[in-house]
Amino acid sequence: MELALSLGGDIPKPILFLEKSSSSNSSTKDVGFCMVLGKYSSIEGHEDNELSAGRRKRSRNHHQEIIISKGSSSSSIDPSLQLDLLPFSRNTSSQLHFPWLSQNLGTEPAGITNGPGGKAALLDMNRRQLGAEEAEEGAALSSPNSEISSFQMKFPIYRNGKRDEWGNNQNCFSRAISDEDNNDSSARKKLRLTKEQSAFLEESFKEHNTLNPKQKLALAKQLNLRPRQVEVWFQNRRARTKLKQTEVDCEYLKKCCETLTEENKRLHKELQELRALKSSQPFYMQLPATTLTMCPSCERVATTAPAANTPPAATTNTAANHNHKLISLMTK
DNA sequence: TCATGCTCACCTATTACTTCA
DNA sequence: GCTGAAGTAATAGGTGAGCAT
Repeated sequence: MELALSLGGDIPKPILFLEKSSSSNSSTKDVGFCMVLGKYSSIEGHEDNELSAGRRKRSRNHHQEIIISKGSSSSSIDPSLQLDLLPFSRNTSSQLHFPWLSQNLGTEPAGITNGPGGKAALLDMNRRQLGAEEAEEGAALSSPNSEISSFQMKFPIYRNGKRDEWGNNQNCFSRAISDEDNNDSSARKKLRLTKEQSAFLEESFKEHNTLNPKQKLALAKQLNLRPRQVEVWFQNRRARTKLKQTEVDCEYLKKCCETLTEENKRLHKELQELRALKSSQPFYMQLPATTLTMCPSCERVATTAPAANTPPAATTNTAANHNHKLISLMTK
C-alpha cells in the first residue's frame, strides 16, 4: 500500500490576479487599472535603489515586478508591458483616478462592485481605515520625487512605546482624529475587514499565496488598507490554510491507520488459520506438492490439492468460489 | 573564500478583539 | 444583557536567505 502525504502544498503559481482584476473590471465601468510589469528603468531612481537592497530577495513567487505609475509618467517603461490595473478614466485615459485621493470619490476601485456593500461600503471603509501607510513602508515610497508616493502618507505615532496607527493624515479618506481616537490608544485596535476587502484578498490569495512588496502595496492601495495589514492577512491566511491542510492530512492518516490495523488483524487471522491447518492435518505434508492459491482481490489463501485430495473445508470457500486470476504458490 | 552583520520576509505561537449563538 | 466559543486581526519572537563589507 502506498501512502501519499502532502503537507502544506505551497506550490508557487504564476501571478494572475492583477491581470485578472483588470479584465474583470475594465469592461464594466470606467474604472480600470494600470499595471506595468517588470521592464522598467529606475523610476525616479528611487525604486531601483530600494529593490537593489534586501527587498529583491525573497522572491518565491515573485515572478513579476509591478510598478505603479500615475499619469503619463510611464515614459521610461516599455508600453508593451503595460496592463490596466491602476484606476483611470477611460474617457480621459491620461488622467488617472485614484480611489485614495479625495477627488476620486466618484470612482470605485477594481474588484469593488457598486452594489450593496460596494461603493458605499468602500467609502465607509475608507473613512474608517484609510489613510495609513506604515512608516517603514511609507518611507520606502515616500521620496518626494517618487510618483508612487503621490498620495499622502501617514506616519505612525508612538505613544508609550506603542504605535498609534491612526496618526496624522489629511487625506479626505482618512479617519478624522476624533475624541474616540484621542482615547487611550494603548489598547490595540482591531479593525474588522469588510466583506469586500476579505473577498478581494481571498481572490488574490487564490492566485498566489505570497506577495512581493509591489503586489502588497498595490493590493493595499486597492483596498485602502495599510500594506502591513495586507501582509498580516496573507500570513494569517497561510496559517489557516496550513492548519486546515494538517487537519485533512490527519484525517487521512487516521483512516489509513485504521485500514492498516484491519489488514493486520486479517493477516494475523489468516496466519493462524494456516498454522492450524498445518498442525491439524500433518499428513498433507507427506503428500506430493500442494498448490496454495491466493486470490489477489480478496487476498485469501486456498489450497488446491492434487485431484485425489480434498481441500480443507476451512479454505474451500475462498479461491474456489472466485473467478479471479489466481496466484499459485507452490508449497511443499 | 569565508565570517559577520544587517535587512527582509516568513513562520509559529499567542494575544486581543469581534461576532454570534 | 450576559456568556462562552469560534473566528480572526494583530503582535512577538525566531529563522533563513540575500547582500554588503
